[in-house]
Amino acid sequence: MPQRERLTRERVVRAAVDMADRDGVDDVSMRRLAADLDVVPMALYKHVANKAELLDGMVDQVINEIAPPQEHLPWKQAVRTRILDARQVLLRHPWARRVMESKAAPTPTALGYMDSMIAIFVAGGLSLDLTHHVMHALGSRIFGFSQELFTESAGVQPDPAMAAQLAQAFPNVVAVAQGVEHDPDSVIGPGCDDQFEFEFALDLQLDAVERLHENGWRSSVARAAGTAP
Amino acid sequence: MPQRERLTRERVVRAAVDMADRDGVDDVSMRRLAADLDVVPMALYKHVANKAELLDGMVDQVINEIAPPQEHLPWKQAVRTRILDARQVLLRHPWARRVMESKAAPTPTALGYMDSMIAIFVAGGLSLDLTHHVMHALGSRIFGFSQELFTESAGVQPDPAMAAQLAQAFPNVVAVAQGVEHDPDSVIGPGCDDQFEFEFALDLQLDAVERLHENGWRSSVARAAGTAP
DNA sequence: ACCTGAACACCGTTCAAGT
DNA sequence: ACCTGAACACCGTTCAAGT
Repeated sequence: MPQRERLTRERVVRAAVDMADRDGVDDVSMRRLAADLDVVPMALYKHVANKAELLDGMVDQVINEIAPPQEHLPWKQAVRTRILDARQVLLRHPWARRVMESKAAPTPTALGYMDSMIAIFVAGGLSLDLTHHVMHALGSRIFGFSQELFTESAGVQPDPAMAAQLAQAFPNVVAVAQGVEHDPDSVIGPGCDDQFEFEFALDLQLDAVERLHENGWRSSVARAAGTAP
Repeated sequence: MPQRERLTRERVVRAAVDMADRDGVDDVSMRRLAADLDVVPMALYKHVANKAELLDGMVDQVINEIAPPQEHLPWKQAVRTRILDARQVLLRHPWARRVMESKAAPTPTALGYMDSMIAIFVAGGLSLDLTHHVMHALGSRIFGFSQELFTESAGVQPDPAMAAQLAQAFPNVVAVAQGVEHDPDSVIGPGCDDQFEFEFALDLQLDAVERLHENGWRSSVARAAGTAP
């Protein structure tokens, strides 16, 4: 019989990413993954120490799909472009958000990504102080995650009776949801434009940061310490 | 022997919340919860349909701990105060973030909270259009979640050899992390001030929204449709 | 060095039965 | 109406053994 291809950490992680893309991350178990690779469950443990390390590897693979920053762009445009790139990558691996958000510590790969992001701000002339707070404020958005909860209930049209009940219980939610559909070419609801909402939120933050930078913003801590600008 | 107190949905959910607060949400299983309540696992299924419904109930209980909005405040202050309130509640139940973020649809309780939040913006005179986009932009922040990844590696001091290696591999991360510690009274690192970072990010967004509102901002969709202001 | 088999201590949930 | 017992189809992981 033909000898099976040797297992490697790379092959294990890649198979896990594919499986998560296909079936969702909740269905990725060491046992199912082993079956997928035509191997007994315990064989995987020679290549990843445990399931947590497997998940780390999966996230790292996703982060490595994000293109490196573009050179010679003004900082705001460089950050914007890169985050929108990251968003496209994350849309291909929707499970990655939840996995990253459940991790306590960043992997070296994630740290490297953050490092390259910080580099853009610093190269653009932002102070270390401002850059620090901006990185916190952007948070997981630098990886291209929207910060939204719930995968948008829009799109599913409730029946009329249900709709009336909703409108009575949550008048403001319904009013705001209907407000968007006033686009003349759209029937009642293609739902929200996720790309627009993402860019709106991102630009809101980046424009605000630019304004702080231009005004020479410094945190009160830095001001109290009398650090040089 | 004394008859045990009758099980109710309320009692089941409350015990689950307490257990999650104590041991973390990953350790809340139907079986452990049953043992905690001195009952056989299957007894729980008379009060919650399944584990997903239990988690819904737990999140609802947390949301209900958030105080209702304060009346007679300008919209920005009302929103700010309420979100900071929500943050305090969420700090008591740190597991709630991950549970909410893994849910596809909001419970009626979550919808009610969102509805009351939208009401503040609308009462403050913001257009439905702007309010809609702002709700998306704030995202899970309205529930008091910070959007940060990783529970802040600061606080743990790496040994000198490790520190040197870190500084070489991630110079920008290290520079920015050290930038904050220039507070004269602080030794090398009490870590970041989470409350400050949260308020910084929140104010960055709320101030930006206020500016859009004052400038009569309207989305291009609304402009194209020629909707009345 | 790499893979296997059997086992341990868990899960959520169904079903038929008890009181 | 409410709780129980036994069972099913799963988990991640350890350990000792095979090649």
